[in-house]
Amino acid sequence: MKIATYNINGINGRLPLLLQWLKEAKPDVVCLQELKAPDNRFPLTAIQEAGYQALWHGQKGWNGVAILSRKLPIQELRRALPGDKHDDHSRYLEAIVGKMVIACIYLPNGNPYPGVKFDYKLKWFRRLATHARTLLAHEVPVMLVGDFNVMPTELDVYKPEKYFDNALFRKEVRAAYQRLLGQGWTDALRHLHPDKRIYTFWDYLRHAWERDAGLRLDHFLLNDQLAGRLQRGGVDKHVRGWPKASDHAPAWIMIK
DNA sequence: ATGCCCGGAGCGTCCGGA
Repeated sequence: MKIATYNINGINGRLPLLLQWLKEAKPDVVCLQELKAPDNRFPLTAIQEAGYQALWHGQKGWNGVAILSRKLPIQELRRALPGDKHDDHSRYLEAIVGKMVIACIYLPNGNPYPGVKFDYKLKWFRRLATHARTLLAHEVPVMLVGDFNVMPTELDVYKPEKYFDNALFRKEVRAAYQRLLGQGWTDALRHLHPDKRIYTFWDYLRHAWERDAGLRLDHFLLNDQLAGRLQRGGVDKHVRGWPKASDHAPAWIMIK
């Protein structure tokens, strides 16, 4: 089974490109982030015509997450991360897909550092860690998938020294990510490719794509039951080079 | 220190992104 994650950066502006990639990559399940569309502007008909069911949680203007599935039914578990009933950002969607629990995640960016946005990011991370623990306790196959807005190590940044005070790479954020892994999650792409430079994002600014000035921000965290079934994984890097591309590229893993 | 590029909202020019 092929599972992918893609920060689409505007699902309506990017719809032809998304459909092209779905046709080419044929993922069984897809987690999307940054729909940038309210619920009533989700392009369900086009997605269905491409052969997918969908569950989504949108928001006007920004954020928004979705889970697509070709064959396996999607059963919603929750559409908000517990722990702050005043948090109205659409950044979390959790569902049973087949026999797995999949959490689609769009973790806050947190820039600029320092500031209230950075504090919100750390708080969101703490809420995620608390909830992730309860997911592990269920002893079913679980994966946390999406745009974590964290480069976990220096290997995940084209030029680490430029990012030490950036909210994507601040030591507090990397520590939060490592603490999460320490609960018993496997970073699938890093596990498969321990020494490889893997990027999933190239900024629109300063010709980042042409310079290969990339960041690894999009991750698959697998519990032990799924880690043992991991076969392959990668990034559909060429999609970042398509006209009108998102600044992220799709990433994927294969589970047996 | 700033702009560099984008989508969205909505119609001039911000905001948010990373």
